[in-house]
Amino acid sequence: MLDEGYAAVSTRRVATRAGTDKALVHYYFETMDDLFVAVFRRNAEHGAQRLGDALASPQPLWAVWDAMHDQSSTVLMTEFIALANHRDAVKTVMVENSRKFRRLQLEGLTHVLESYGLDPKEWPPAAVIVLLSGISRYLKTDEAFGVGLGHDETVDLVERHIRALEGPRKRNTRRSK
Amino acid sequence: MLDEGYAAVSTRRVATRAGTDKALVHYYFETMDDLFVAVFRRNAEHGAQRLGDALASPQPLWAVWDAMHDQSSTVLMTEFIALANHRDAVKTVMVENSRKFRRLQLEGLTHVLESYGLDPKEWPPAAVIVLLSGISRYLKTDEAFGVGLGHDETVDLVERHIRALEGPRKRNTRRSK
DNA sequence: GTCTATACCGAGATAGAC
DNA sequence: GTCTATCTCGGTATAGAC
Repeated sequence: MLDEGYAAVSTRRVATRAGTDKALVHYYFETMDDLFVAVFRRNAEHGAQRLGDALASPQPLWAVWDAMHDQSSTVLMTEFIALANHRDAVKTVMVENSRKFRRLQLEGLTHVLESYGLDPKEWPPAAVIVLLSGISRYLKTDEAFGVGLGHDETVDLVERHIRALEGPRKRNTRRSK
Repeated sequence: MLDEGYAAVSTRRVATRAGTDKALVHYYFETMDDLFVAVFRRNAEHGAQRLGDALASPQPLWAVWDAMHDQSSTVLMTEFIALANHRDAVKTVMVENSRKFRRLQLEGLTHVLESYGLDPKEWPPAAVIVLLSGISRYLKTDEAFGVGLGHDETVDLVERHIRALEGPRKRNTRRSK
């Protein structure tokens, strides 16, 4: 999916890469929908785990921002979003997961922003989450294409705001790439 | 592409929808790459036109924001991004276009922001463009899935900033949906 | 320019031997 | 659980008559 897009994923090719036979792919997953859903679920679990760690860190904003930012999951997410356009089973599980994820983010960050004395009228936590997510995904998408115009300026702008609340980023918040 | 994703686009189906034969699709486009590139080009021209109008409007920020925001092109863009993952011809034309588009936006908005007395240290025009683009696309992607958490708060936040610079949105800036 | 016919491939899926 | 064989469909692409 990462290299060639979801359309290149087929029972035959999966079987080859896994070193088994195409019939076995059907044995384990029944349909392709099930396979894609399973891949998504595994990835989503990883993401939720990651989010939990970030929220529990001493610099949650930095950690959440970094978690969004250095994950290669952006490319994969793009594939899944496109995939969900014509596979209802995938769409269903993605919507379900999006809501759960967003709710976790909201619960976690609401307290954090409150403790920083941020005015929720001016910076509603729900909006902060959407801002960070949207910006991060956009930057990553651009980077994947080699278009970096405005990139540095944007990262700088966002991080200036985070720094104002949380102080400079202390390392070890960030995972190795 | 919009309804069922790019993978559902085939010579056979294009021919059927166009009321002709699959052989003719090959006659006009040679390969599928050429077809996708042609579709992208047409869409990109429309987008550039739209951007030009927006920048020339009396409220350029509102106009650009609205242009990004109400276009259905977000879904199509997602498809194209995913498509570019495994079709080099598509990727090439997209990168080329992205740069051109970003450059146009930058030229246009730099003057505008300057005339509003916005400090370019705090709000670099290049960053403003990335912010608006990223947020807009993210919101639209979410909406397409029926996930609207944090949506209202985010739109409100962005539009509050625009309003501070350009005053309330005067209608007729916005095109009909 | 248009249409028919056709070649060839790889997709998803199933049946059944081992 | 694994593998072979096989079915059917729809994909891209081309040759050639009209």
